[in-house]
This record gives sequence, C-alpha cells and structure tokens, in this order.
Amino acid sequence: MKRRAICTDPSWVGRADCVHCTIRNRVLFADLTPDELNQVLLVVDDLVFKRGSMIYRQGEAGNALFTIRRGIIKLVRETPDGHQRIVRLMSVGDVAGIEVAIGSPYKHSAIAIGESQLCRIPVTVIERLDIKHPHLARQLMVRWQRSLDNADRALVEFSTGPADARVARLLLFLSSLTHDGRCADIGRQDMGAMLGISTETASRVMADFRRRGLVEETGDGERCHCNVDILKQIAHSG
Amino acid sequence: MKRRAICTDPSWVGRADCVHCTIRNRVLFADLTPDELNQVLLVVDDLVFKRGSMIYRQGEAGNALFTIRRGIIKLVRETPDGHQRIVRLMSVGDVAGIEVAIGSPYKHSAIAIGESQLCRIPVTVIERLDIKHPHLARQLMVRWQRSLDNADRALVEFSTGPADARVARLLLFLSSLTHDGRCADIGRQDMGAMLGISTETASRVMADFRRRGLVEETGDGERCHCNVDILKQIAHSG
DNA sequence: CGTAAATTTGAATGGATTCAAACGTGGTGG
DNA sequence: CCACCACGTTTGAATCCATTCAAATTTACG
Repeated sequence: MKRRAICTDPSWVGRADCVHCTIRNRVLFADLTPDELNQVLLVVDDLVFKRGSMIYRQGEAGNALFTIRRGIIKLVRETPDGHQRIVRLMSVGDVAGIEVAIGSPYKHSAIAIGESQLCRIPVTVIERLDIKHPHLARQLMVRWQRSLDNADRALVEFSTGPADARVARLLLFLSSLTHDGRCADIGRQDMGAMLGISTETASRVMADFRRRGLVEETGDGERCHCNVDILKQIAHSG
Repeated sequence: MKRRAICTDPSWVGRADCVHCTIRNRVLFADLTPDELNQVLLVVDDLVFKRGSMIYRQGEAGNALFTIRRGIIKLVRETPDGHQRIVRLMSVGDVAGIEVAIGSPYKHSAIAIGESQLCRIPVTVIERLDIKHPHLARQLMVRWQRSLDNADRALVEFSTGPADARVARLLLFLSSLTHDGRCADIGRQDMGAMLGISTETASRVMADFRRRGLVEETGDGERCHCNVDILKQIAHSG
C-alpha cells in the first residue's frame, strides 16, 4: 500500500554499439545489415540502471522500448485492491515496453531487480525501420509471443498450487536464466509479489528449503546454488 | 486429472463473407479493400462449434488461426501438477491461435464454452497478405498486445485476492462483454479453473451472491443479470 | 426415462495470512 | 568512523479462509 519514490537516473554507458553487440543475434535488430545498424545506433542509448531503479512507469506515454542486455527486470502492475503484483520477470534478450510499438502507453512499471544494462530504443526508430523491413515486424511478433508465453507461465506455474511448489518453480526459472546452475537470489517481497503469496510465506518456504539443503547461499549473497532435481519434484507435486 | 474426449466436429456455415461481415471493423482484415477481401474469403471458413467442442489442441502444429464472431472461447493449459487451468477467455473480435502466425504450434487448447461461431483463417492467407500489407502486420501486433493485456489481467484480477473478489471480477468481465448488463453464466468448474479456486468454492461464492441478490438467473439459465455496483465494491476489496 | 456429469451443501482439515516482535543490514549524517 | 535509523527479513502464535472428502441434489443427454 505504501508508495515509494525510486526514480534513480540511469547512468549513460554510451551510444549502443549494435554492430559488435555480444547478444546481437538475440535482439530485435538481428536481421539488419551492419550498414542499417549504423543508422540505428545513433539514437540507441546503452544505459545502466542501479538495483531498484524505475525504468518506466505504468500509464506513461512511452517513447521508447528497451532490450535487456544484463540483469533482471520486473514488470509490476497495481491490483484492484491497491497492492502491487509482479506480472513477469524479464531477462537477457527480452524486450520491455514492447506495447509502445503500437502506440500504447506503458502497461506496467518496469523496475530493475539487480543492477541492469538496457538498450533504449526510441519508437521512432521502430517506425522508420518498420516501413522497409518486414523482418523487423516479424522480430517484434516473436517478442510479443515470447511475452505472452511468459505471461501464461506466470499464471500456470507461478500462480497455481501450494506455496512451496510455486517457490520451487520460481527458483528453477531463475536457474534457467543462468547456465552455471546458480540463480539470482531475489528478495522475499519480490518473491511474494511474483507468486501471489505473502512475504512471510515466501520467507518461511525459503528457510525450509535452506534447512533441507535445496538452496545454498554463495558467499556474495546475490546468488545461490540450488538442487535442481529435488526442486523439480516439489515443483511438480500437486 | 481425468481426460475426456470432446472433439465434436464443427458445422460448416459457409465460406466467410468478409465483405458483409458485421464485425468487419473489429477483425484482422479491417484494413483490406473489398477486392482484396474477395481473394481472401475463398479459403476462410465460417464455422459453428457446439458448446464444449475443441477448436484446436495444445501442441498441435497449427495451420490456422481463428477470429471469434460469436460466443466465448476458453484457452486451457495443463499445470505442472497435471490439472487444467483456464489461461484466458476470448470473445467477439479476439483472435485465438495467433501464435501460428510466427510458425509456432498451438500454445493452449481452445474450447468453446457456449455455442460459438468462428472464422478459420489458414496461415497461408496471413503469409500471402503479409508481404504487401503492412496494415495486416500492425493488426496482428494489436491482437498480440490485446492477448497480452488479457493474460496480465488474468493474473492481476482473476488470480489475486480472496475468492469472492475474484468471482466478482470475473462476473464484471463477463458483463462487459455484452452491452445489456446481462452476462454469460459459465459453469462452476470453468470458474474455478479460471480463478485458481476449487469448483466448490466457486459454487459457494455464487450461491452467496445469489442469496444477496447480486446475481439473478434469467429464465433461460444461460445468462444472468448482475448488480454491477455492489460487485465492483467486492471486486476492489482486499 | 435412466445414467452420467455437474452442482450444491456440509463438516473437518490444513495451509496461508495476519499481526507482532525480534533480528540483521545497509546507508546517512554527525 | 561509528551511532543510529529505516528497511527488509525472519520467526512465532492465533486466526481465518479455502480445500478436501463425502453425500445429496439437480441437470444434461442419449
């Protein structure tokens, strides 16, 4: 119910260097030629957001969409009873704020969970390229479908069944984002808001998992190692 | 957990008559000229599905998408623990199976809740038109975003808060589909599967609403009249 | 008309929430 | 540099809401 004012300005890394982008094959402009890319990158900013800072706000007339290069972003929407619910988490290669491509205001607030790096792509770029690049339209559709998949997943996996199964599924999802078995250790409040359970329940389940050795904190406190096999059993149990 | 085999064949009304379609301004081909429409309608079938019949099945390689002309469709997905969850309800003007437009298999099973009328549009039509019609691409994007909105809504409104608030929100949603204040009376099982509550709870809440005079069955048993104002209060309460 | 399916209602159980308090931690200003 | 405050997390105990299981009742349908 409390409203907090996090609106830290992002730090500007530079103009995006799409041509040498390490995740170029995973982003919107995958099908463009280097020449075309060079036109684009003049207005695409490469930004770093500190943890907790807001990238855009629900309801604002959006003039840009964002490709996530690093970190995890939460899309938050207000529930009818005034609480906040995390609608989905986005990670490397995902596009946040895609709705601006059809002239819609932002449908959620986007907030960086950990420190994150994003490319800010003005809608004008999309509109300009759209005319001569059927490929881009297709890439956009693929992103839309990916968002839709994630949305459905949020419902079917993260909002269904007992609390321990939901937490297990969330941990497995976070593990799947990294390829080293470790997973981002997101806060208990965010867990609750994502899973539709209270903060306390999220904390209790995690404490229980820790006692049972299913998750182990790594030194830094930012990530944790989890026992995927047993978590899968819990995730699939009714 | 039980699997039932409903696969009633749809009845064929005829080739679609897009030019005279009563909801043409609400469908995918809104921006095409009559001439272009005439090319299209040769392969677009106008079908009627009986209540409970399956329109397509999750996982199938889809070769068509569907515009809903009449009725309510449920998109169903299996949960990790083997139950079935309704991911969202679709109504007039919505496009079911849009994922086939990017070559994806169907992500859900689509089932008619009441008797429904749909236009079956082969993917080939989309692919053919796609090349010369930027408008169509845009229309598709708009549909994708609409599906995404509905998905988010399913999470934030229908999967959050106490059972009575969820039921109230669902009734309000169903009321908003018709413009005469009456709303489709969907079964208690579907209510449960949509709201993430048990069939019994859905039944109990509805019985309670009936006793309090918030919903009244109209004679036919297919629709009911509901007191929107009081339902809104319940919907917004924590 | 008879059977299967869906709905309704009851009673007991269990899981999650709520409220409260203690604990740890990070950041700020003195 | 340390004290202090704010914030998030953890844990406990009581309550409550929804589920589960069961049985009765109604509805749908061949």
